[in-house]
Formats: sequence, C-alpha cells, structure tokens
Amino acid sequence: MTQSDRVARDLRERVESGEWPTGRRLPGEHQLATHYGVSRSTVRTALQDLESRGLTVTRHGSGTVVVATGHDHQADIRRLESMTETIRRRGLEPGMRYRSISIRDISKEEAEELQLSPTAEVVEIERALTADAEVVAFSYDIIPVDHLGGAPNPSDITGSVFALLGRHGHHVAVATTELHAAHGDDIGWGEKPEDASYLVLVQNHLDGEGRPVFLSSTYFIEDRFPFGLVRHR
Amino acid sequence: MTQSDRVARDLRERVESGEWPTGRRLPGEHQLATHYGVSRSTVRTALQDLESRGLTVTRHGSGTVVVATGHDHQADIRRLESMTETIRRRGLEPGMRYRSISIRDISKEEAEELQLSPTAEVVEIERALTADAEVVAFSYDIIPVDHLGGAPNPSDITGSVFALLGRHGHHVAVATTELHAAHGDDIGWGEKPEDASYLVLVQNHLDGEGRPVFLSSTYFIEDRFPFGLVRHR
DNA sequence: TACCCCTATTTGTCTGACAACTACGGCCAA
DNA sequence: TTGGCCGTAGTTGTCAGACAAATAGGGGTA
Repeated sequence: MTQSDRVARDLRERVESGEWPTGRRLPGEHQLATHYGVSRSTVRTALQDLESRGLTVTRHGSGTVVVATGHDHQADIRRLESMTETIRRRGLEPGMRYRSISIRDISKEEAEELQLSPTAEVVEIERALTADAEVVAFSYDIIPVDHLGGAPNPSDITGSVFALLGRHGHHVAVATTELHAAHGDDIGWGEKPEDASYLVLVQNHLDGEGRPVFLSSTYFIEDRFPFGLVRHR
Repeated sequence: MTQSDRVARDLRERVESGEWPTGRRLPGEHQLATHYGVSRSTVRTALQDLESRGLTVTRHGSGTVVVATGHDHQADIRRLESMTETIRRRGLEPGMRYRSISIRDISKEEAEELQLSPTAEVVEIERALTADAEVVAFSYDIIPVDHLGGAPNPSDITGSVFALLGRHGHHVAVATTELHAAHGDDIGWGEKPEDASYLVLVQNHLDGEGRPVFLSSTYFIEDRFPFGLVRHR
C-alpha cells in the first residue's frame, strides 16, 4: 500500500460520499498535495487512478471535474475480488452451498488455457453463492490439483477460492473475462427462479506474473446482483 | 493528445503485438524514457495507463510485467465508443436499420436521469445495428430535443448518435452503465434468432462536465458480439 | 545444502521549475 | 449594448535530479 494508494482511496471515498457532486471541480493538485501532506506527483498518481475508474475527467489547464459519484449499490465489474468480498461490500451476508467437489482429468481446452500438461488433474467445484441466504449465482471452478499441493481435503475448501489458493502461494492479480448472456432450465440446480436469465462471466485468473491460476464460469441470476461500470473514452 | 498519451498508445500496441509475451518484464522506466526521448514521469504516466487497462502489473522494486496481451478480437466493454467505431474496429462493415424515429414527451424517470424539466420532449430512436449485414444488436436511444437545437430532420439522423450530438456541441465523455441479461420474444423485431439471449447495456451518457447527454438501452444478441475485459485488483 | 548479507537494479516519492492550456474579466470598437 | 480581443491568473503537463524503499540475485559462511 503506497502513499498514492492511500490518497486515491480517500479521494474515492470522498467522491462517492458526494462531497463533490457531479460536475463540481476538485481542488487543484497543489491544494490537495498540501492537504494530504504529500507531493504533487503523488496526488497526480492518485488522480489518475480516479480517472481510470471513470469517476473524474482531468483536462489540461482546466482541472479535474467529477463526472460520476460511483456505483451506488452496484458491483463494479472491472474490480476483481472474491464473491465473498463483493457480497459483503454490499452489506449482505455471503454464503455458499456446495453441490459437488470432484477430482478429474483435465480437458484439452482447459490444459491449453491453464498452460498445463494434458495429463494433469483438476479439482472441479460446483456451488451456489448466496447473499442473505438467497441464491444469487451458480459457479463452476476449475483448479489444478498441483496448485493445491496435491489432492485437497474437501473440508479445506470452505471459503473463497482466492483465499484457498493464496494459502498455497498463488495470488490472483487479474482475470481475463468474457461476458455472456444465457437462459434455460439446464443452468443451475435446486431452488432457482422460473425461466431466469443469467449474466455469465467466463474467467481465467492470472497471478502477478501472468501465469494462469484457475478457471471459473459464474452464472449471475438476472436482477439479483446488479453489475455496473463507468465506460469512458 | 499529450506526450504520455502517445507513449501509452505505442506501448499498448507493442504489448498487444506480442513484443513482450505474457509474463515478460518490460524495460525499466529509465530505459523507456531515454528510448522515447521523454522524462521518466511521462513514462510512468503511460505505464499507469497500461496498468489501469489490466495489461500490466507494476511492483515496487521489481518492475512491470505483462499479464495480458489484450483481448484478441473482443470488444473491451470498458472502452466507450460508438457502435459504429466498435464494429469497424473488428474489421466488419457497420450498418443500421431504423425502425422508428419519433418525438414524444419525456417520462418522469427519464427527466430525472437527464436532469430535465418534466415537460421536455425527447427523440426516441429504435434501430437495429448490423455488422456485415447481420443484425448484432437492437438499440433504443432517448435524446432530448433541446440538445439537437429543436425538432430534428429525420434525414439528419443517419450515422452515430455520438457524431450527431457532437455536431450540436455535446461531447460524450463517459457513460454510467448497468449490465443485464434478458431473453424473450418481446425483444427486437424483424429477422432475429429463435429464443436468443441478450446482453443488455443500460447507459446514461455524460459530457466532460458530468451533465447527462442522452440515454440508451442496447440489446446485444448473445454470441454475435463477444464482450471482454480484464478485471484486476 | 541452507541461510545470511551485501549490492545492483527498479520503482515510489520529493522538490523546484518551466511550458502549455484554460477561464475570466476588462477593455475597446462597432 | 454587443461582440470580440487581449492580458492575466490559475491549472495541468512535462522536465531534471535526487533520495528512499523494495526487490532480485550472487557470494560467502556455517
């Protein structure tokens, strides 16, 4: 956690709190620097973070204006975090219901995506994610057995996959993601809405050096988990 | 277009071209600075742009490594551009089929979102977007009449809505977006696939000072227009 | 072989300065 | 009165050089 990270986080919170409404200009970089007790370059780094998230627009000679005060109650789809974190951030109580945990041979496509030998083995987890006990998504995770130091004890797999892999030294940094839409009775299981639509995230999670860590496909039940983002030029 | 923009664009192109494969470390900031003939701070600004797009990860004392070489042929959902641009970028020929262009009173919800008086009037455009003559999406646009300098001549509405509004001095900078999934026979018209799923983008487009410009809801036919992005922590 | 330490490299931050651009008010002329 | 021109103050973009902090790697030692 660097200085500019701290300044950026504080500025984000102030923007999201509505301290500066949409259209308002932020204080100048020099003023922010003296306020936070850091140099102008640190403030500039923080402001670039805000702009990259689409909260502000900075123009040469003019200043930095707020164009969006943040994503209300929505989850920012650009932000990669475990589902557990995401649900808790929204003030709900996260939970999981496991359908199955199995070990099987890797498929050819999976081996290619994970850059593993075609003879490797993977753990496949099927589970439903809940928020305040209501099912919000169905998730399928594919994790190489080797990344867990051998066949796992099923009782070890309780919380977030991110935390599980972190305990074995694999830290997820980014995820390349495909967005899809789907519907049909062959999606999900157990209690689920009739004839629902699903927002689908097909992801390949990578560590800080670009090495694949695990795959996942998550089916979000429409309207139970709104996703939002700020697009910008 | 600033210096750092130029450096960032060149670095992006080099990363996406595969000059540095995934996992490879980029040259140091000092080396890049001398190569481009700019200062290190300019290079740092450019590198922060790459990191904000999820292409690289920079760590203190270690360097900048490539974690994703870009998203192949997919459209980056974080990037806001007109559908015309997006389709052309993919090497396809964009087109449009208008279903209707009508002027009507604004609704209460629309007036609130656009920050207009409840007595304002809007232009509603229903159209299908095509790529190489195949329908890829259905779009509904809501544009305040005042932003077009009065009731428009329908023949004036031909190309991108962005360009149309730009000619009247309204330049879109960002769009706050909600993501949804949908399906059903009541979506779209004319030639369309049977029982399709749709990825839905509900957007409020804002100018450089955070003022609402126009609303749109776009229904992308599943699998005809793949969206991707790189999520990161 | 395992561990520690030193060193070179790299990124993060600071300081001060100047260039480039924008917004705004005052002035002048039509 | 109105419109345009211009100068000025304020703001962001870029530069240079320096030091701090973190990392990676090699070499030595037990």
